[in-house]
Amino acid sequence: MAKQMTEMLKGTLEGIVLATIARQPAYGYEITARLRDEGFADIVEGTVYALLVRIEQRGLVDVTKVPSEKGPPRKVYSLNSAGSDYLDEFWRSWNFLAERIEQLHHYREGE
Amino acid sequence: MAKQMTEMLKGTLEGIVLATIARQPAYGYEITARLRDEGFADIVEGTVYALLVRIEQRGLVDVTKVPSEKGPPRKVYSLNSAGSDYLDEFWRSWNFLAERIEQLHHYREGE
DNA sequence: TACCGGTAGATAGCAACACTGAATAGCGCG
DNA sequence: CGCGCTATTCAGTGTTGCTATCTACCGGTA
Repeated sequence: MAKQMTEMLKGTLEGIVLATIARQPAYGYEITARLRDEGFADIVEGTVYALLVRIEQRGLVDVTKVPSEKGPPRKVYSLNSAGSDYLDEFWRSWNFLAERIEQLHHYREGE
Repeated sequence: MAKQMTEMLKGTLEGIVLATIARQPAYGYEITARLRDEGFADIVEGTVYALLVRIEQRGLVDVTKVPSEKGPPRKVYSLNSAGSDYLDEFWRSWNFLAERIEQLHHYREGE
């Protein structure tokens, strides 16, 4: 993966995952697959699992164990109200940053 | 600073600074001031200087020492062609990421 | 039985990067 | 001379994504 992308994902991947499970609760393996479908082809499972552990420990998500037909039980994550607040905060930060960066993008010709 | 913002700046601050000096060559102290003016109120000098050292070592910028009327000589950074290529790459990564994230943003209501 | 591939999760170690906090240095002014 | 402003540097810290590997459960097949 482009190094640029790797670094950009730091701090945004968390929001991306939270937004993903906000749309629809999901388990780790599934989340990775969804991200891949959405274009993040190089996202690695290990990365997602580690992230999920973090947001669980911070109390942003609720976890339910659901037996799977194939393989070990799934840990299904769903956004709780703390997570929802945190996600709102994420969007505020994102909007702020995206705005300034788009400005820089359009300034390409002089001031 | 909000932790979200701190993490989001990883990987983007570098592009922001490169884009800034692409518009107009500048020295560290000045860049910090510009960023502050543009809304990044909490950016710390130490952060910017460390970043400038990195991009200089990677050969993305040319450096000229310019005597200052007040204080030690300024190190004026300007984007060279390698930096310009790198900045293009940054914009590609940024556009990709921003596109997916905006999509998630608008999906707020079901699929 | 024994093995393999796909599903599902966990973990240790690493590198990159922004932040904190402080130190250093040059200059003008009272 | 000491103070404040300009300007740069640096050591140490914490977070985060990646690499690589390991465990575990299941169905199919030889």
